[in-house]
Amino acid sequence: MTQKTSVLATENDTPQDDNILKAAKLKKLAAFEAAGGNAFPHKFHRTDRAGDLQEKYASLENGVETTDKVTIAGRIMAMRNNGMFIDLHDPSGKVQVFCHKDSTPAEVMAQLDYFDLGDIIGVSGTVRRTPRGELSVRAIELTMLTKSFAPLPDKYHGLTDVEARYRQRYLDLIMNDQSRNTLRTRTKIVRAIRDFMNGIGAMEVETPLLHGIMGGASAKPFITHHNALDSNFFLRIAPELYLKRLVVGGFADAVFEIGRNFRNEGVSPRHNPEFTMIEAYHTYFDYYDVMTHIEDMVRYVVQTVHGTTSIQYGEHTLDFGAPWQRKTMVGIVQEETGVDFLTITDPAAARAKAKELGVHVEANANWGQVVEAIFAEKGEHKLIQPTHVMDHPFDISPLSKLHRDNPLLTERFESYANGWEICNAFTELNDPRDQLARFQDQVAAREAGDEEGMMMDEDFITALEYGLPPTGGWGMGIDRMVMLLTNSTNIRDVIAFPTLKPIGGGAK
RNA sequence: GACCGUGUAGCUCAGCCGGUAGAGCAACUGACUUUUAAUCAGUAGGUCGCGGGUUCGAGCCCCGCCGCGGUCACCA
Repeated sequence: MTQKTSVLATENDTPQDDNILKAAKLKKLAAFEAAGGNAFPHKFHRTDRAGDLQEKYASLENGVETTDKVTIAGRIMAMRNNGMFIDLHDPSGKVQVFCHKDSTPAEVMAQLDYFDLGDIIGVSGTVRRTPRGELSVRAIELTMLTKSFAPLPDKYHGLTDVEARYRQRYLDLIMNDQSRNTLRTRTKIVRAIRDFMNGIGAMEVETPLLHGIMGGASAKPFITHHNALDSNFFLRIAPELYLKRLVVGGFADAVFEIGRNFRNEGVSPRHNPEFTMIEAYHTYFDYYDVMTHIEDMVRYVVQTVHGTTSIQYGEHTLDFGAPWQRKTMVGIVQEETGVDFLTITDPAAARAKAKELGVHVEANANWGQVVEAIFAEKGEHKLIQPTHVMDHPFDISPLSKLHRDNPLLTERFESYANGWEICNAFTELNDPRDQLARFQDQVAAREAGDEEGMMMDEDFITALEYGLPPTGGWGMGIDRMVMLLTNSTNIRDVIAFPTLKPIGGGAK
């Protein structure tokens, strides 16, 4: 019987690194390189992926050996019996590697001493299923592909520290199936949305993130500075006004943009300072057409991602298959409070009514703000099944066209599911005279101290003066949608690298 | 921004009334083996988030600060 000793057994140098675990790996690396090994080769040719092998050999019976030779590559996630069994993971799945002295050459067995958990290796060998049922590759060759210096977390408990999971997402992805699946589902959702939009002939476009004038939404902005132009810019809070300019230009019958917006507001389980939205504009749509379109698209996305049109979120089953409910905002307020605000249009009277209902509103709130506040407090959270909330007050909808039947209202709707707003849409305001007046109202509110009021965008007015055809537009928060479809309770779980406070305070 | 909670080994967690800092995994040295969180023996590993204070003595008590989480406010 031969005495088996570690390649490190004779080494006696003191670890230089303060982390003893890293030092051990570096020592192993040094021994490997001293023996002529390349820990970071440039290229490796693999023939198969772990997950594909699992599918291909799904019916291979326990204890059966094949002569099929495969070459795989992946990260060592577990080693048992001194490396006799290795769990090798690649993005498609996992397969076990089996190294045995009877079939694996001695010089190849010796390689095992250089391997650590976390290393990325290549394996060539034959496919078998062990008597206990684990699909394995019986190793004939082992190749170091990337040496890992950092120790992996506990193989059983994994990485659970939430801060570490967000700050070191790479490690989270290595360790946690759920994180991987959630972020992969995000990718699939975005692809499904894009496929649907392309399928109806909409043109995907890109518009500026650096805005000289803030507009398109009500929000506090980030401000940045361009040196050569010696100008401050706002990071965009919405792409809306640029997308409509494209429609004015006759660029396409429908345009859409999927991109990041930035709002300098609170961080919460449902708010990240940078978030992803899709906005789209369809010529000759009114908001009824947009409602149908949203239902079709969401149904397609849910079906594509989940294979069914109803999904589970927490305790609720959400059905995106059936036609969505359509309710007016004032109608919901009336349902919940018994008060018909269409008959209380004086702002002071409306504010008084709000107070009576126990809803706090600002002292100078206008009629629309009162209605919205009551809706938000009394009605919003009850909208579990997909619902279009229609006909928002004119004075909270500065880019929406007035309602064809009631000038207090606009042809706007917000779609809700699970109590969350997932979509905001309207028949676009295209009368430049009206738009100018709305902007003037916004500017006045701004001057009165409303930080979120829009700024006057004269060029946008000019664009409308050339003629924006009748158009329906909408925006949808992708992150919220991903949360719904992945049963996630925190927006940070659906963003690969959520905004966190920089260690050490960040840029000053 | 306010309130509540939390921070101990690379990871996951214990740590009593204030009395020498603990375990499992990972690592290292061996043993053994067709394993599935392999097993067995041994070894090493700590700025107890940071800074003050109280005390003979602080991981624990007090004050301040920092990070993270939750709730609220604002918002999508």
